[in-house]
Amino acid sequence: MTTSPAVSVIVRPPAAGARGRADPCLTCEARPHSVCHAIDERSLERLASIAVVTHVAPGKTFIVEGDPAGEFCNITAGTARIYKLLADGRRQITGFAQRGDFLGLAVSSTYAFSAEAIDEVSLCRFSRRNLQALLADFPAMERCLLEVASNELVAAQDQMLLLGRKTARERLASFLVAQLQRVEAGGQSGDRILLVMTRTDIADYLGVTIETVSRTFTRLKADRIIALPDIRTVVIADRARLNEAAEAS
Amino acid sequence: MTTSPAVSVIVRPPAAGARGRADPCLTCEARPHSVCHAIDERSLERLASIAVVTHVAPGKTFIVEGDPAGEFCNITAGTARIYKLLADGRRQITGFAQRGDFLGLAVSSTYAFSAEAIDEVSLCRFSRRNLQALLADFPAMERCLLEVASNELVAAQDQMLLLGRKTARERLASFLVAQLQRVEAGGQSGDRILLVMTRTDIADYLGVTIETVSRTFTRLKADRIIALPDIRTVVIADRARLNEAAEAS
DNA sequence: CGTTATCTTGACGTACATCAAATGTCGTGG
DNA sequence: CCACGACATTTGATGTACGTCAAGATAACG
Repeated sequence: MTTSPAVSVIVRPPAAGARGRADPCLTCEARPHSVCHAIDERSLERLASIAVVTHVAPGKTFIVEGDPAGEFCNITAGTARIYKLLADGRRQITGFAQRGDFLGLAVSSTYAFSAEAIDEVSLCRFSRRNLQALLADFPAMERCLLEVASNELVAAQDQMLLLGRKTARERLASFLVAQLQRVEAGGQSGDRILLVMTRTDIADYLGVTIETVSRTFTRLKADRIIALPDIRTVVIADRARLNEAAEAS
Repeated sequence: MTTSPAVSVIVRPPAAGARGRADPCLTCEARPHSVCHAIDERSLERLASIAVVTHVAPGKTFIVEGDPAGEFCNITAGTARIYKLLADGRRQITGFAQRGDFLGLAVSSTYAFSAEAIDEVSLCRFSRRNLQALLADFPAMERCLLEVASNELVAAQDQMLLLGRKTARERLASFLVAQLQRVEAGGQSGDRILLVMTRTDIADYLGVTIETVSRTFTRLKADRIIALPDIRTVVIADRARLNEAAEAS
């Protein structure tokens, strides 16, 4: 339950950055993974002109729930925890945002969640006004956003099933399966996961306590389903039984 | 955990229905509440030509998780439970769809959830092909769908917080507050809620058992926060304390 | 290498689940 | 109108998975 002090970001001025050298959007590594790929290469300059590149240090909060939602942002590197808090400090992490993920879609005038950098995070900010103008000119991007939102909705329903009905063991197994799929979707297959988030993050994502996460890890290890060479890496020793344990429906 | 036998719907042929009398979309009571309002009145005929009006009897399942997702649908009357099942029958209701709600947005080729009529449900079906063509011609409708999806995403995050971190009492109070807001959004204010869903539905929506729902209702009643004149109506006796109990963050 | 944060493990408590039975509700037909 | 059955809901007794509290073990870091 880390309470970050204040937002503290390093902003590279967009105009100066975009004008001086080759279009930054053209060479952006995150573009193929994000909604920006909906814009053709010739129009990328326009995209670059409204994007503000920002870097956030680990542990820093860059979106605060309840603040006026003036900007959207697109993660280009690193991982952020997306979460909501109750008045007494209970925290629910609703997702981990990574390269290509788009934050702040909500129509409401205030953010419905907070976002905090786990490791070093890079992102592009777009003001609501600018983005809306852009969307009007590029319907393909709007369609792409709709697809992204739809997929997130499906993921959210999966997570509701997990939080409402699965046991601690099923929750952790489901989490590991999902992490593994994310690795595989990124090209490199393999049987290992590198966890950027802490046990506390995993606990707050799965709706259990840190002790339960730890004990469940230990039990999966005892059952030879996983191995934990070090704290941050999980080796999947028996994928079939992991899927079983996840109640993959 | 009602397992409905099979889909059984009454379909009114669209062409015949649409041609014979005034454009059904023009007089549709659900239009102002749904994405259909994004289409101007002169173009409604086109909308009507691709919509298939369907009626579903109480208890009948009209969308089955895992089935090929050939159609979208728009609820025009009644209430449906949207849910996911685990292999052993555990159920999580992810939402209650009502007039104006749009189902089946997901990009995937199969439905990610099941939908079952609670009371008599009326809906419009659109084939994926037809709707995509329509969206291409009416970007306003696409924008509207994006807004709807964004709002649902916010609601989903709220529900994750509820399922992951709230106590049974907080869950039920939150549910009642949300139901009350839905009534108020529909124009008529008031201090009473008419529940179309059963206690089992509420339990599966809140991630607890039916016994816990019942006991929690009894306790809220004992605390003079609500009254239950009959099983399906909840009278809010003390709104302030209900909000408190919901941990409205 | 101390210092501090993170993680694991153990002992114990509790909110909610499970099992079981009583009570209430509603439709149906005599 | 009332009796009956089927089902939904409430209530009670008891069990348990997970939470809480507390102490070590490990890893991270200046």
